[in-house]
Amino acid sequence: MQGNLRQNIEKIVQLTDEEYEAVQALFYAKKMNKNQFLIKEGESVNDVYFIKTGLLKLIYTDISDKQHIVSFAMEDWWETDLQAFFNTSKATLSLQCIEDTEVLCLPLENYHKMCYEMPKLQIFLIKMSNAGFLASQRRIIALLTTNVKERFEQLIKQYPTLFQRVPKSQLALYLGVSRETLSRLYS
Amino acid sequence: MQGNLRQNIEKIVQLTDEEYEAVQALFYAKKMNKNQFLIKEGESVNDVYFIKTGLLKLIYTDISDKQHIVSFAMEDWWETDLQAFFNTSKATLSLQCIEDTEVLCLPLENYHKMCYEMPKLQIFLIKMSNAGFLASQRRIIALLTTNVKERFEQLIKQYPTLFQRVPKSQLALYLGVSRETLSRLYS
DNA sequence: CGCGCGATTGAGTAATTTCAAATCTAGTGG
DNA sequence: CCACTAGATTTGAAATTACTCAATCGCGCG
Repeated sequence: MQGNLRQNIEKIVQLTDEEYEAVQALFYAKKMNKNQFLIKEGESVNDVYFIKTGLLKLIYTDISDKQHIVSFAMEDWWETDLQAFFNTSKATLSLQCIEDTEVLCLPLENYHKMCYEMPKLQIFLIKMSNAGFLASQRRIIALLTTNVKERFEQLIKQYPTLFQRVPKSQLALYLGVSRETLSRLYS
Repeated sequence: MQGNLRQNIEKIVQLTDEEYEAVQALFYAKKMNKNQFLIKEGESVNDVYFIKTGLLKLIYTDISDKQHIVSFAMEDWWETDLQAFFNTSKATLSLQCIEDTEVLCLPLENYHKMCYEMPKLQIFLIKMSNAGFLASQRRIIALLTTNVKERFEQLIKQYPTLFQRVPKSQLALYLGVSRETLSRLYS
């Protein structure tokens, strides 16, 4: 499986070849190895990333230095530290590769070009934001309403490959429980 | 304090009087009393709501009939069941007035008009979605990383009036704890 | 083989829930 | 002014759940 930018956009808006060329020109490619950081807390965030291959985690590190996983990001996903990206401020989150990863990077100036000069892409950006908003809202509801066991089953059902690709201790960081508790739950 | 649509939009994009007239024409007004529902679970969701005055809660009711508060919505806020609104499907959430409330309603067709025919408003919609997305992400991080006491203090600091306007038991439903636990915490 | 990483298990402790009862508060009607 | 009520809040105590810390297990790899 592999993320395809054109297909990803054309789920929302159809593009002519010329239009797609213009869009594609706004991105540059980057290859990262396992464990490398695409975004580091405290540094600036220049791009929003479209993931072609690989797997990443978006991490928040709390005051007592504990890590928490805000989200996983896999093929065909968009990810960045939105807050820092839009405000050109320093990252409060980190984005680290769990596997070797290839991404397409969209710098802020080019995001603005899409946003201000390419009408079709505006529609796409609105829908993309709404999709992200919705996903976050579902996650909040899940955190408020279901216990860890259900959240775990839900996660595995939604992204079966995660179970293979990510150590369980990391899944625990996403679910908001200790790895020991998670381990005791699925038996 | 009162929500003003024009000011709210002009935080993001400046409008001429004519432009604002065109925008305003897309909304219709509605007045609701305390405890009435703007959105009911299972019914269709026709509008996104801009709140002029009043206070509402966006509720999710779980299988065991327990209520959870996804968000509060107050003056100058936008709120709806996004999922149901965009997909013209039945609501999974309810939106209920905590106080008497006046809203401006934007039906889906008019949302689409803004989205497809009014370039300036597109920018606004993108930013609005991103803001919602960001707020949700911060909430997720808060749920993952901080204990109830901190979340409570954070909430009161961010929205001091909530403490006056909403029963504590409802704040507990937002924070994801029982009202008894919340009660024991702030002494 | 032995190392290192991840996963599991055990035991004690801390936090939260639940259910029940008591208390407080604002509004109502006599 | 007082009694009464409904709703909200607080308190108590037992039961549950999850956490921490430490020890052990399992497995792939050089």
